[in-house]
Amino acid sequence: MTPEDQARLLAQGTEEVLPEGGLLARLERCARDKRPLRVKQGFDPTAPDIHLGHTVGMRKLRRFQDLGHQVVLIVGDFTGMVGDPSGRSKTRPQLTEAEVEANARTYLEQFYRVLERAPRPPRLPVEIHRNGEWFSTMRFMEIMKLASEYTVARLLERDDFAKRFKAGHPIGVHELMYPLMQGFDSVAIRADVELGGTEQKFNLLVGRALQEVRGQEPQLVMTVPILPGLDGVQRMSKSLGNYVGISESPAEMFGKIMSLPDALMEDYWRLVTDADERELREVRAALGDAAVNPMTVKRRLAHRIVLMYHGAEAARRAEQDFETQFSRRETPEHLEEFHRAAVMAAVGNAPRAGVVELLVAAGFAASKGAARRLVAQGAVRIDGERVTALDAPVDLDAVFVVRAGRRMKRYRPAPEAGSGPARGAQGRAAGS
RNA sequence: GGAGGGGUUCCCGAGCGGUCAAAGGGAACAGACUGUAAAUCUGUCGGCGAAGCCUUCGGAGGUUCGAAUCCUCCCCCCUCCA
Repeated sequence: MTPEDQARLLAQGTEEVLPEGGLLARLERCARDKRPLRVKQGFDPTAPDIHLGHTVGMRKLRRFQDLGHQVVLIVGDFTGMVGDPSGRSKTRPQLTEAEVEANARTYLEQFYRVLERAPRPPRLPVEIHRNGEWFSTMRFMEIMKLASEYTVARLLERDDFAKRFKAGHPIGVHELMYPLMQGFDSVAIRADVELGGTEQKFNLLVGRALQEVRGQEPQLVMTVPILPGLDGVQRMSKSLGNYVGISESPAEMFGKIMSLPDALMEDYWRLVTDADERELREVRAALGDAAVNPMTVKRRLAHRIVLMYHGAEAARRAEQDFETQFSRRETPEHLEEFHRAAVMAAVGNAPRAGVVELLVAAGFAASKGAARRLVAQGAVRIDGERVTALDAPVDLDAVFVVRAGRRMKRYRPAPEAGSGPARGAQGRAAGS
């Protein structure tokens, strides 16, 4: 592929590429020198689950990888202990070494759901560094040297620092160091390009400055848009609970996407699916067409995303089950299950297991009080029959479906022989 | 080092001796509407329970018939001065 084509492809869906025109020039030079670009992105191992928001940048990296460039991931184990203050109005808590370590492991596991772990030429395997490699042994004099290569005035240009400074909110000196550290990562790995969300722009630019001071050619800065979360208001983030994790089950993914505000569909199509220009135009046309129910476009979107992470069969099934459960309000074939053991655990000092205990065991209610309220509000159905009495008898030897509002699970006295544990429920937690 | 202001239920935020499980808003959940969209309206929103009981207002003690509210000590946060 010619440098021109590459540049066009790579610039697609980016917010900004700096300096302008730099990408093409750099690609041309690489082609001439027969050397791949070194494309860096750092990840702060704060929360261990990768969600669709992260994939915006990751998918861009993947594109670089597909074009034969060298992807370099920096696991910010060291900077993670400092905590990136970007976009934060407060000082953020520092992580312990053990937390960072555990999170980093989980992160890497998930990187390869988007990037190729063992690619065939001309694609290159991902190069992974932890920035502790260079920071953990750095001597004080070197830190001073680094600190002398940038100025406070320039650091205070950064929006969030400026705001905090003006408002009289504290800014830790270590926070001021953060951009320098991230920039130094670029020096350390001799990055040609650094990729990040738009909120990273400042940090990425610092990298350029530091590289220049150290006699390296400054990296290109490429920012990708920030994915709004399911609430449609804030950025997608695990701690805000408005996210779709890429390790989530097909059913969960599908459902979450379906609850996305309409206004965000286009963003999602553009940023987290592999739809090409032609398809995006189609989607836009459909969304602008009053005769098309936006819901159908959303179903396609949900299908597409599940497809990307779980494959065609799972996507088909997720859509079908969604249709059954939510559109036709019937019971789908595949349902998460719970068993007698869970119910018994919920019984506590109750005289016997009833609806209330059932709801708690199914995870539909956090407490028996909450379960009672659900019943009182008419939200509960067993095998489609509305339950109104708190003391309604429950036959724990039977198999039935419990519904609380839009949530639904199947009760079975014991797990069926031969069937594995519930999908998506196990083992992803970090640090165990 | 000195002076001052704070820490309330998931979040913000009122309360400042009993009527406080604690106003109000947000989030969340449920119901109506619907496309698990948006908007709107309604209800619920510490735990266990029949009444009632138990735990909660940074922590530990104390005063009081009674404390989120008063006192003592401690911890943490913020602002200003140096």
